[in-house]
Amino acid sequence: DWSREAFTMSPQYSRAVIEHFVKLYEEGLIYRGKRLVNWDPVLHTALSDLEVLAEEEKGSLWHLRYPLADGTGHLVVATTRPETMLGDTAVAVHPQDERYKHLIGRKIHLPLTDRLIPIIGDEYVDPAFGSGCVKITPAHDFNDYEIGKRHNLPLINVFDANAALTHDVPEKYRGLDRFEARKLIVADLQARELLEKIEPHTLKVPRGDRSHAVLEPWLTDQWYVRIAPLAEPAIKAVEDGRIRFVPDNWTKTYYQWMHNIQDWCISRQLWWGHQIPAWYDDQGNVYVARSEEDALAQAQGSLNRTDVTLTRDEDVLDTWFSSALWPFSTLGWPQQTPELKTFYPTSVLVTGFDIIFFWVARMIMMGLKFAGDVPFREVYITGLIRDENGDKMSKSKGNIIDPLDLIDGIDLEALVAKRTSGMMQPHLKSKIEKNTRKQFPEGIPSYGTDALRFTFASLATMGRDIRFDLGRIDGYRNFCNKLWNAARYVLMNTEGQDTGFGPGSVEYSIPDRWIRSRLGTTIEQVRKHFADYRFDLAAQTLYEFAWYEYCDWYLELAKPSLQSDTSSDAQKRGARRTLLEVLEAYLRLLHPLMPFVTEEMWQSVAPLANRTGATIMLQPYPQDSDFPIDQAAESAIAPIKAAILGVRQIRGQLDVARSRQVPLFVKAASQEDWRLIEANAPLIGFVANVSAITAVEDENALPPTAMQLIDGHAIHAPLANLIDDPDAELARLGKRKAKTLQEIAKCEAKLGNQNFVANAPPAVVDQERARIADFRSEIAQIEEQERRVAQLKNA
RNA sequence: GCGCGCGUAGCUCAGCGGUAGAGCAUCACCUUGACAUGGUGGGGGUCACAGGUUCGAUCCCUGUCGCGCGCACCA
Repeated sequence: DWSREAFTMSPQYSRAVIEHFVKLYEEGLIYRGKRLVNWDPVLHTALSDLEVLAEEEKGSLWHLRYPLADGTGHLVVATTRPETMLGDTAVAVHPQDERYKHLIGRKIHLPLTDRLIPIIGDEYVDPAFGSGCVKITPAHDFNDYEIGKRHNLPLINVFDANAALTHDVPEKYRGLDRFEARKLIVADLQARELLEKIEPHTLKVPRGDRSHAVLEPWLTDQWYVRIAPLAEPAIKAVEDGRIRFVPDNWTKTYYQWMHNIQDWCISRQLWWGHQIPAWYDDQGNVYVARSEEDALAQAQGSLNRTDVTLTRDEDVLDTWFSSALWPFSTLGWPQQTPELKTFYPTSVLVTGFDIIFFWVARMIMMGLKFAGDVPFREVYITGLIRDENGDKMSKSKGNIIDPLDLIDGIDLEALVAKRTSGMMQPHLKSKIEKNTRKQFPEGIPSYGTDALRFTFASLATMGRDIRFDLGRIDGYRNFCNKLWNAARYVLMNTEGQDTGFGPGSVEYSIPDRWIRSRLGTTIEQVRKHFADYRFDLAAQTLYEFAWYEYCDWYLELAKPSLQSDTSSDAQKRGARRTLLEVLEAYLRLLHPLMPFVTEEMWQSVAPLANRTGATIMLQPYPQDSDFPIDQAAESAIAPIKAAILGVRQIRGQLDVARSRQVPLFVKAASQEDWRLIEANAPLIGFVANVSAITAVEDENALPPTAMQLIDGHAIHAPLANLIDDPDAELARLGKRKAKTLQEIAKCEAKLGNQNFVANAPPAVVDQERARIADFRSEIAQIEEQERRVAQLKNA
């Protein structure tokens, strides 16, 4: 609904954000505090835990000697970050560690400084790791910070906002970048013989998800959301089933995060975003208010004077803070609008798993808090579309495929230019260019929107990422074309004709009734697949009906009625009406997955199918009750298809052109089947290019033929009409015989197993017996045929 | 360490306690009057491996190997 487009920075939305912030603050759920945060020294902002990427990288473990203050020796501490040692305020050992416990309470002389720091005992220390001694830097490490709090250690901040060293370090190191400082400190320690050894070590390095810079735990004032009270009802909502994840396995992921959730740092030192509604007076007191006037009034009241000057907090809010309100603030919240009443909660949220924490969980928490209900009933989690190697698409990897380029196509040079411009890491340019040229030597052809959409639907398996493959979209582009041609054909045969909606009588043939029945089943299945969020199965069902039933069979089977001189007007009307009605309903059924082509075709087809409307988009979705199952027609079509298939297979396997007309001899599986074949002989003759169809009484009386067995029917075509060389037919028969013998062997093995016969359900055993009987009679027929063809050869 | 998922045809993927499937690719034939972006037919798979349950396992269970992801992490 484009009339409801919303923008998170609009004044209306901003008001909602401020209201939200103030309310949480007033309830004590937002607080400001000086704490360690993940600091991005490049972007100069704090980040939430979720924005931190921990990547495994190769580094070193430096073993440093820290001399005891009394000169009786030293302790060895291991660190991955030697430059932080200038901020150490203790060395910790495990309180039960026999090697060190007598040292607890003594002092260490911190190298390169003139400071003495205590040796403390703390359970956090793992005696088995390294030397069992840990340097403690409370201002620059999250674990050390907690230990520092437990032991009342001072916090010495040795880094500034750029992660360069501050004035709180010896003069020599001041102003140095952290990595420069590392080199110098290690060298200085080595010079003093305080470096025991350096070991290679892989460690997880925290990096910012935007800048990719190595983050620094840094002590600053930030705003936080006290999250546990909000998380609890949000967990319950999923436990109760008021919200359901599809597929269900994401529920666990959600719980795991929600149960271990930490307070959310929401302030950012960026210039873009909603500014935090907090003001400070000249003494640093904070006033949170909906407006500056309110804040001023608060300040005046609290300070008991009027000449107060306030300064607004310059920080802005984490973008996800405002996004968390999306489901209700877009509907006018905090006003109780009619929209809010009507549309909240929504039925389903469709999104990627990568923002379950960032967004989904927070919408649930805030929705429950402020809108009084869950924001949505179901969360459908899609897979991620990855590149051909299974890698996540990203600008820096240069492996992004823009959907627009698949729709419109793009030539190689333009694609290379697109992938290598505006790069944050220009040194990757030549590699990206090379890969792109290799993968898309011809660029990308234009596939169109419908093919792309249908492809993604067909790949949308539950809970699985999609590895992008041009081959699939190629096939579905062809499908669009197939449909287009089918529609063209239908129009050709119906425009300007009596399509059976008028007074003239209408007679439906077996193919007409059959395709209607099949459409009914297809509608039922597609509806079910959509209800189950199985877009892949819906797409497959739609594809198979259109191609394998409507186009491959029905359009062919309807040709005699439409084109022959012998069919009645009523039969012609029946065929035309069926062509139209089935296509029209099918277009509506397909429309959600292929919107443009279906609309275009529907505009022409619908009026002929006696249906009016401005657009297919506003038409009802097909009901299976519109096309009831016709079991009689479905049974009747089987022998007809078998006969046609038999001829096709003989032709295909003997490499015989369709243009060579052949007579047919059929030994049907039953009297009733023969009756159907005979009654539809003109139809079969037309579709399979067969001259005449005769029932076989005595197979020995036939001329030498090629034979195909289908569903118990033996379909014979005289060899003289097909080929000169009977060996080809003998080879064919031999192959079929070998296959059948294999199946017989399998059945025999099964039925020979007493346990199978005794324990398997009777229906399964019976089925197996029936199969083996069928196979045996097949063998008999094949061998008979082999004899006859061999005679021809000997003659 | 905890959690989730994946290993099925050359490639991308469905499937499932009882006859192994699709698209693309491949091979042969077919210039049929909707469509060669098409038609018909064919070839191709010890369903990762090993145990277990079962009359029967690609499917269920356990373990192993390989791959991916999320969370938490030892300085």
